[in-house]
Amino acid sequence: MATTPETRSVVDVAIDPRSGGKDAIYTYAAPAGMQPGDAAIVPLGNRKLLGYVVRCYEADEDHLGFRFDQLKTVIETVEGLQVPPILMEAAHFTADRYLCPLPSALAPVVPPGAKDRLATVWRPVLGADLTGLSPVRREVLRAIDDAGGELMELPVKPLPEGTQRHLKDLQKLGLLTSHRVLKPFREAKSKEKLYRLIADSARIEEFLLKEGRKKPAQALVLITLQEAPRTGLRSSEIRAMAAVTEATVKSLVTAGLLEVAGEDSDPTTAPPMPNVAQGLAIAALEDAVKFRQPQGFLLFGVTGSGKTEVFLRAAAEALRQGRRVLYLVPEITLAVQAISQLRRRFGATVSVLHSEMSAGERLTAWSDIRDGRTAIVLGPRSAVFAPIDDLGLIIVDEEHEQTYKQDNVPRYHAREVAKFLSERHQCPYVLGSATPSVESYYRAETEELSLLSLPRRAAEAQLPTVQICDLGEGYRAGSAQMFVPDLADALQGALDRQEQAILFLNRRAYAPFLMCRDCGHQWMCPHCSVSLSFHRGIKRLKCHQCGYQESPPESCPACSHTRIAPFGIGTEKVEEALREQFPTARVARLDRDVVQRKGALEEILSGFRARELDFLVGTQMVAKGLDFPWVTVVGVIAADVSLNLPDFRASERTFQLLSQVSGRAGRSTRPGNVFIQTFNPEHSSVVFAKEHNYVGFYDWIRSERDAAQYPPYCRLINITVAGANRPQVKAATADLAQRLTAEAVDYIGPADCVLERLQEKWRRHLMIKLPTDASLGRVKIALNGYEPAGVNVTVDVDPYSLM
DNA sequence: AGCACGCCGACT
DNA sequence: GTCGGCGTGCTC
Repeated sequence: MATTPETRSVVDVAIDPRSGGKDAIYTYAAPAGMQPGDAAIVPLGNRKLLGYVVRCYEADEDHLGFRFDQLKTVIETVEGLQVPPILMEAAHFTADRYLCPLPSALAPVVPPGAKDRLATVWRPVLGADLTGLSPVRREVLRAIDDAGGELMELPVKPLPEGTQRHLKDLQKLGLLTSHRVLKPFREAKSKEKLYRLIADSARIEEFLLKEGRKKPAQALVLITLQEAPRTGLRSSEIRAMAAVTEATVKSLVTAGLLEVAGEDSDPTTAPPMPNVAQGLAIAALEDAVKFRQPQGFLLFGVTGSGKTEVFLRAAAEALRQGRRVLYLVPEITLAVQAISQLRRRFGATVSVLHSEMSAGERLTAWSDIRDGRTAIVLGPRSAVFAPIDDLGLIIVDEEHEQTYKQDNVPRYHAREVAKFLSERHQCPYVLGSATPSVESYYRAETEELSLLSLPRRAAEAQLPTVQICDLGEGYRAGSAQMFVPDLADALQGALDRQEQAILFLNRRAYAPFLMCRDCGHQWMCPHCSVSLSFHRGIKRLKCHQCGYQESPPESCPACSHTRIAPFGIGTEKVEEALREQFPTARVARLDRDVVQRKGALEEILSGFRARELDFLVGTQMVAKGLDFPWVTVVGVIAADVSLNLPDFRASERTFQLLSQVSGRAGRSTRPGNVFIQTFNPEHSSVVFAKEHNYVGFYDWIRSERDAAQYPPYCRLINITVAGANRPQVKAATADLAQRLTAEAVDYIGPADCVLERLQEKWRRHLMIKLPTDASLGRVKIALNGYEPAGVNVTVDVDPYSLM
């Protein structure tokens, strides 16, 4: 007679990977009625930790793999702390899709900072025998009684160690009990004040011209808010958008330049009438929202073509259906206009998630969203995991931006999570861009996405004239200069007309390396396999990978000669060239080095905006952000810097960058002129950017990717091994190669990484190429449980950085 | 976080 | 041959 083995109901609990270890999922006996997503306090070793239930099931000892008497029980669930079901599914999706442990995938999904709000409450046991107790311990008990019978200890504010010792001892003696509670978060501050710029624009201009020079941070807030006219914004939102501190906002309120605004949306500004193309796009999106179609759209339109208005109309439709909207942006500082328009049209139901929020604010916002107190959530990549339970529309603005891909575990792409959510919520998602990612345009071409096109800019400004300048000519003639004659003339012209120019170079420092002219010795970083950049202003050699610094040498360590010279160009050298060639010009530089100095960013941006500066030279930082209406000339010093990166996306990035930088010229009525200096004047990235021809560029790059079998024609998984011991690293990649071969997975490599050494670690990698429709199953099996000692293995699915 | 376990050097 | 140093891994 066969006996059925005894089963018990158990739950799998994923513990915070930081406190529990990497694959920290443990099984516990569960009280009845637990659900996936429930927060639970569980015993682990001698600790009590917060975790989340990921699975509830019945199991016998065989299934568990250990005996029931080893099974511990969930201590308690935390009231009011649950992750909604769809988000739990999103975590499973992320773990599967990006090959990472479930606890790691859970991290962006769970309520932020709940761990730090879990308090320990100590209560004396009533009627306990206190005989023989030391005076100190009696005193502790008495103090708890005096404090109202309980003592609460927050992890952010731990009690002194001595007190803790006594509390634990008293608990061991059975005189105290302790349990964990979620310290109730403060009432949602629905009454939080909203501020807006005063209506008196003359007074603002006056401030910008006079006091603004000495108060650059305040000036920057004003300039930023000029893009959000008459919109009521929370103080923390203003801080996030302008990257300033609370003191700055307060001063502006005191100075009477910011005023308190009402809670409600502003009905005085009627939404603009859509043009024909916008109308078609709006109608398509409204239908998809109305009929709950989990359809993806690509809204393709240049800057100023009115994409935001289309998003807003579609969002309004979702709200009319009683559903909610998720609006993703690459960066809050670049979303000032979107935030402003959302607030003006939809009022306080718009919740902006941003980096300036405190831990408490984050948790409050999280529960506000989960409990349905907000209708629209706008935020960066991580906002894709906001606990919205009935989505009607997902917007991914500037979908080509790399910031949507997280560069640490879980290495998800917000666009792909958005697509997953669209299916689970039965709602459309729309990707917006002027220069769509190759992947997205390909999906539109293959009709996985519906293409919605907005033609060229609405009314006002026209596209800038772009001129390609062959740097090879100057070199061949032996007269190489920083600025080709045409660009130099244009710069002089701008100066003469009191207009402004932006010079762009994607490389900071004075020169990327230093070399001995006699023996060719180069100065390298002792920790990384890169040359040290020469920073002339501060007279240092710096490693741009790890931050290592040293003093520039007097003589060559190899040949002891002293003919040491900087080679190549960086922003510092461009700045120097500008000052030399245009002695009357007021020049500033904007890059990570400059911005390190507190207040420098504010000073430069507000100074440039106030036209106290003529030329601004910088890295990516000058390519985006604030609008500078007096900029009529843009010079790209060398398009080749990004073109020559050893990465299959280099062409795509260069095209996007050139398109974006070009857009900085001639924003208003003055025509813009863009000069792209390059050694590759025939390169498609450059030529199509000049013509503002995205589709032409796409056709070209699509065929390139097809020929070389890169995405979107395959899927990539980059596996990197890093470790201090080079043979170990080599052995690990060899092991991985063997494991992949055993599972019949194709790969390229193993090979040393481009950054073969980084911060003392040797790095090697393997690149898996999969057919687009292949599952990751075999890869998963090959990698399963492979954790070689002494090295780090990183798995990056759909990688964006291959260095 | 704490505890067991284990692998090398100094000692009864 | 044993004691104990702490370095590594496990905790359902």
